[in-house]
Amino acid sequence: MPSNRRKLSEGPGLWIPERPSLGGKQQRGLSDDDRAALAAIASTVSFAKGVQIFRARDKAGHLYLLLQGVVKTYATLPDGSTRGVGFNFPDDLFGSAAEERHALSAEALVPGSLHKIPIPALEAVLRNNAGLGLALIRRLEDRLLDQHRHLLLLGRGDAVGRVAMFIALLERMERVSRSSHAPWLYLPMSRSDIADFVGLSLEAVSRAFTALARDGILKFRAKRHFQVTDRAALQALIDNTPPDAAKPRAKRPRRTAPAPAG
Amino acid sequence: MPSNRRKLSEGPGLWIPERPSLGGKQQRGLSDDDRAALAAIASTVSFAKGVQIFRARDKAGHLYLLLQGVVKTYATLPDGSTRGVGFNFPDDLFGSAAEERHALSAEALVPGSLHKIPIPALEAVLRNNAGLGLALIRRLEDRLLDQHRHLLLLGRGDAVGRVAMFIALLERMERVSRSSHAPWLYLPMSRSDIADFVGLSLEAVSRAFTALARDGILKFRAKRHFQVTDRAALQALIDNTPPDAAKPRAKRPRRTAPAPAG
DNA sequence: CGTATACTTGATCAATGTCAACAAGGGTGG
DNA sequence: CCACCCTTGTTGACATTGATCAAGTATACG
Repeated sequence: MPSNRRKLSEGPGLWIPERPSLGGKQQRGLSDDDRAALAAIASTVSFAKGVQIFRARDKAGHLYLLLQGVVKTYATLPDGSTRGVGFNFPDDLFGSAAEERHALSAEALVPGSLHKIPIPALEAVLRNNAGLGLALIRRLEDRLLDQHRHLLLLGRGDAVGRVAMFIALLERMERVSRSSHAPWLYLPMSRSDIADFVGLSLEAVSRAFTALARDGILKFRAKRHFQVTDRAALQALIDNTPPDAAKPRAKRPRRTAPAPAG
Repeated sequence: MPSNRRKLSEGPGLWIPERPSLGGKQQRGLSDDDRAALAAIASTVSFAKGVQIFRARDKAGHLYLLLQGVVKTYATLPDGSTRGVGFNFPDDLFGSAAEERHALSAEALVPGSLHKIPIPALEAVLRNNAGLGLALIRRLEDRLLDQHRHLLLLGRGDAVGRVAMFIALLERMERVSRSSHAPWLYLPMSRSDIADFVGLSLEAVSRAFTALARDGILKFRAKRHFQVTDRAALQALIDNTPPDAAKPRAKRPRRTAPAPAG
């Protein structure tokens, strides 16, 4: 029984609660002190595009703090295919702090650099720096929230809905990494990477982008450069809200086959 | 450019690396000391079946350590539908330690009890107990791994594959919670709960169970009581391995499923 | 024992995966 | 600087699968 509950109004469509910047502390990322503490025991590494930072099953032993660039983490399935698990932007922390071996592989999508933090040294620091421990716990919870969003994204059955959510997710990530609200967004990953992440075929992703552009929600300047031109419509897709009377410009994302010869 | 397509044989089909019990420490869960430290500042609460432990958007403030019973956590979408995010078994820790408000809701599937740990007290303890902090970090990473598995599960396009993975996941959870290898498994959640979790309609879940039983992979004693009768076949489904000239039924996987829409 | 709930089974339809070309872009080398 | 080529991305057609609507059956609980 689909009890059509009324929309829980609260801001522009919820999703996972945006982090309310607890207590006015640092919005995101580590404090300067914490960052310094980590840098003190870390080595800095630069990497080129396409480089593997680490591979699943390699013994772990390090935590990684991304300084520049974009790194994707992914799992390799028994049949050889891969599933994108996360995209990391500057200031993101990835790798296992506690596990024996890496559960995922990490690959650079664009050139960049990172801090490589040895776990033993980290543990030593943690014993005398409870604050850093709390900071790490917070970062882990942040990542957990990211995964929740990813989970919800994958829960969507329709391709455009997934891609719409992905766009929102990407915007959030880019925005927090470099706190700019530039209109143009860049996709550092290929359609295939996106497909892996959102659980669709790359063709479906391509079609979804095309549809979003056709409906005036996105505008592409190049294959990987675009901007959101109708944020309300995008949010409606994310919220899975049918174009109610509330919407002035009604774009019907589905149900109308574009060039469907079917 | 990865030239995949070749099965990376290694053990009985991988998935996410099973935690290799690092250094011989406690296999899972907190040490007795850590548990005691938490119990000292916690209040104990019993709950009936169906009770809401907390709801999304409620202000957080507590961490929960499950003592008995099973608790599911889920997110409520703007349209009112829900998505299962996790099932918690005894010894699992849930709730937010750092967030201002709960991102999820939690509901008891069967009667049980839990420790309710106030965050402020927890932080106070953490400042003098770095070991506990490390333990919590490990638990968080455990949860992160659970989410990876869930992510991979949702990546599967075919219903039986998803359900097969769910079974494996459930077995793992039950097994670690009460370290028994009893042949019969109990499903503490409804088909609807499962559907929510695996991202399928409850009918699809029902059909998948029927199919698994028909193929002799599962055997049901009751709607919610069953045992795995052909573990190899189950693993083959999970690994997405084509039936090696033995199975009459052909299983062709897809990528993703269609969905609600409206 | 009876009713509400949970679960199963059936039929139809829309959506995506897959296979297959094709177009566009970026980079390399002459 | 231009031609060429390989990779990336787009578009098309069809088959398969699960969502949906709709009954029907078993189970739990009072």
